[in-house]
Amino acid sequence: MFDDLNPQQAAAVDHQGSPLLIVAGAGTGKTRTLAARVARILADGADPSRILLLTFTRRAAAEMVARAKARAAEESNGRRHGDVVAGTFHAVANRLLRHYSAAAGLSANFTVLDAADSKDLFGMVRTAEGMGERGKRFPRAETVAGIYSRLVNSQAHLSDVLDVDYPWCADHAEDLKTIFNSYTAHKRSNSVLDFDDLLLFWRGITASAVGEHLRNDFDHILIDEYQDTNPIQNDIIRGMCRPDTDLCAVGDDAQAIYGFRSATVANMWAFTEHFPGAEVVTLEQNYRSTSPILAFANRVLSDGLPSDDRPFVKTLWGNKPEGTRPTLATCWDERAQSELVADSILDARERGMDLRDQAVLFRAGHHSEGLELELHRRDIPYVKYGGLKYLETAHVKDLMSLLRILDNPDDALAWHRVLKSMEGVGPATSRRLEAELGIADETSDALNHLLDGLGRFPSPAKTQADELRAALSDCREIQAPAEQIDRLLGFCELTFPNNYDNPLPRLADLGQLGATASAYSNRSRFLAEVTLDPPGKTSDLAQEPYLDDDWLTLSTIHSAKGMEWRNVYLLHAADGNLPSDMALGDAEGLAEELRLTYVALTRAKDELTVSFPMRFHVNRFATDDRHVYAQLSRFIEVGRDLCNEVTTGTNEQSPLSAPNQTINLTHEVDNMLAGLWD
DNA sequence: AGTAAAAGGTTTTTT
DNA sequence: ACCTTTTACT
Repeated sequence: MFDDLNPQQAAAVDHQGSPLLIVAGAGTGKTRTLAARVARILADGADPSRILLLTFTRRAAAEMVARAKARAAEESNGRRHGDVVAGTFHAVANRLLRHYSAAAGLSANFTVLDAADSKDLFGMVRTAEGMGERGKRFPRAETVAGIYSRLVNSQAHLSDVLDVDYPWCADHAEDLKTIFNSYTAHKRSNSVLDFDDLLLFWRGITASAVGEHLRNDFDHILIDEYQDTNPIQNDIIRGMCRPDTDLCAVGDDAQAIYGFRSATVANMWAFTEHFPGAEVVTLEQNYRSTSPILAFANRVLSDGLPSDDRPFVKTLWGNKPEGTRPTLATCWDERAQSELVADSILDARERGMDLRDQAVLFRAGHHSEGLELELHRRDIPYVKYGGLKYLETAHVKDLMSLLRILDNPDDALAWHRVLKSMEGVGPATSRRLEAELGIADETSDALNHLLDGLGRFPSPAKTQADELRAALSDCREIQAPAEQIDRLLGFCELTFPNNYDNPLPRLADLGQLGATASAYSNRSRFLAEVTLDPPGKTSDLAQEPYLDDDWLTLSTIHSAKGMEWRNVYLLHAADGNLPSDMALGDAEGLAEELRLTYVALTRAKDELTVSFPMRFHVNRFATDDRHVYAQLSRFIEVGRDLCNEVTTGTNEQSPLSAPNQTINLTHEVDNMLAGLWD
């Protein structure tokens, strides 16, 4: 059944009797090994529902379960397989908490806030608390949410977080405390949990009187990407294990890239202390990349992170000796870079490499903007991962809020958004209406109150209020979420014209949400799952006729983790972007940028192109033509001799290059103008 | 009083 | 390009 595994992989699959840590370098068949291990456990007769598989993305979970099932099916004479409990920490927390809600003191129909929702809630609380005196600028809601999440995940005190990570917000410490208190109170009275709460409550259960009950739910626990777990997740794992629980963690300390979320490789390094008697297996044979690519990636890593700093040293060796050296492209400016990459992509396609075999990676979401323009110009279809999420677009949130009201009438944030979308209703009127409807009052049902005619709406909003009542009322008679969405669109049609310049494409775009919803018969599940596993790409409000065709992948490096392509491009490999100049402050920040670079390089199987523009805009929002001159990333520089170099684009290429003489026409023009009225 | 429109700033990465 | 603050208007 496992003939195709190498000896180390086979050892990792077969090991039993004590906890196991698999140290798996990039491309060493980690997914295959983990899936084979699950299959082996199933083949040994385990009940699938007693296996817990924690992964970093839901996609990874689905892929592993599918592989494990396929493998196990070969031997499992008709035994049932299918209900392995698999997903991200957050998705699993959501499921467990619905089950254990009573013990946790939560309402069973709690709503999950995604990052954008929680940002909005911070914004709402902030205005409610009347922060920001005249003249003083208060940190943006997003920043407040960032401080909060950092605080929770690192379990550090506010003053330390401000000192270390947000020094420019230190003046507002007192106001932040007020906001955090109020934020927490709102979440509790509204029966909503944010992402961090999901983990906190899960951990809370493991440490409580019902912890033993929860621990007895699973006999086998497998965790992927262990290097990217944070202290809370680490507590959860330890809290989920009985002495005899079969625990298996997989990770690569050279690929730890979530420090900003308080993840720490310390969890991995301390595995054998946390779980005495644990076995460690190391996978070093790389099946993914050609030797020239591997040599380059190894050089970049070992030069930047000396091996004394890495307890689990691995030198990857490959079995694909043939291959071209990586290309290092020095481009004049961003436009030249976009053209070079688009040219190469098309060229590779001519040579028989489908677009789906190719990917473009970059450090920050906006680094692909120039390339996206070029791709549009050439009609190259692509999907972008890691940018703005479909779910975070304003109009989608409008519709989701309506559904959330139906699902949880205490959800004041959803009410607030819906009410404010109506004409003549701003924050103050919305708050008055919320009070009149008794939202989040222990004893009353706001939805009933609205349908009973409570709530004095300002006169411009009369029609909209009537439609809101009618739509919500109708939805209570409808079961299917997709049909409810259909009915709620009527209300959107009335409000969108006030709120958006271009309402029609937005309305049309909501059809996609309806299509997603039609796969669900239960609204609560739809809402929770869609926030925990949002449809990845930016929909761009445009049609997507290509998607079952062939398309290119654009992705942030973070979102590319665990994936691989035959042909990979890394954009903007210039100092300041990679490493990001915001990470230059401390050694750990810099080390993380290096690992990020390493992750990017090791995604490539056959071909790798690293490019950087020498000249790019000073800042991202620049409206002028001010530029800055960049140098090749210090991380790439050390492997320069392992690359083939090309240079592209020159100053002269620009058809609008400025002449050297300086003249001044302003007087002439102004005098002419003045002549028109003097 | 409170909403709508216009001006002014802006630290990546994600579940 | 988006979010926050300021000002202008009902």
